[in-house]
Amino acid sequence: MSAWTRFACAIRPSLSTRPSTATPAAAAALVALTGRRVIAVERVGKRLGLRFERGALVMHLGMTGRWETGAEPAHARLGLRVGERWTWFADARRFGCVVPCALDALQPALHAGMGPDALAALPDAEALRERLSGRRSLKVALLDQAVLAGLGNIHVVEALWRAGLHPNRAAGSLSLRECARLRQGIAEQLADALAQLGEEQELVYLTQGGRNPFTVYGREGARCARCGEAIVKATLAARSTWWCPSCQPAPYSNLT
DNA sequence: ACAGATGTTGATGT
DNA sequence: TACATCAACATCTG
Repeated sequence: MSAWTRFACAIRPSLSTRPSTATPAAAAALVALTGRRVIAVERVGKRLGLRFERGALVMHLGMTGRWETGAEPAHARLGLRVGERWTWFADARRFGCVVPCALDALQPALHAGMGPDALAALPDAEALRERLSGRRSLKVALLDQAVLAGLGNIHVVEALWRAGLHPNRAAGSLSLRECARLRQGIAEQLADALAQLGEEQELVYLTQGGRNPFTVYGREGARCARCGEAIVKATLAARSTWWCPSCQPAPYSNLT
């Protein structure tokens, strides 16, 4: 296989949500991958790694980034030609990025600041409890990629509902039993999400609207699927958050 | 039509 | 320390 570049505007000197325009060195590093074979594709949390014979790419999809094959999609930022097939990095909001790096820098770049991967290395209840020390909210802790790598707003919201834990619980206040529930909630949420990926319902919902495939996310006012109570919504940790006030009891009496 | 919200996350400010 | 806010941007909803 070989790779060939077409656009370089998403190429950045480092993993960053900040678009930058002047990256001639990074663009040159990408061009230098032309003709190199792809050896492996790796993932740690939300970071992706593309390992070439010589050199590598670290990538983050941001909010709207995606890889597509076939015809050039809208908002194509980068095109790689592998054989006769084009693979496109499309990213409407341009928070995603592609960062060339040296081969021996790929693993450090993928793992820097990252906790264990939520899908590949989900800690057991005890280890989870240790990682969740502190008084900050459970939701903030779970969104912290250094605590657990790979969960974003949706999966945290859904996993907390599955576990029956209020997002505003202090992270360090969970009992071992609650950590076991949380672990199972995360595992089941990710397993279900992966199973649904084949149908692309989540992606379609988020990018094109349509039926909401989630249990509580985006469902304020709807009945909880478990107890029938009305789902509530609030902004926590600066992110939209939904939960069932009955299944996920609040840590303080003044919070719903 | 327009205001507001949206899957990310690092930098700033209080 | 721990928060909220903002900044990048395009698109969709109410």
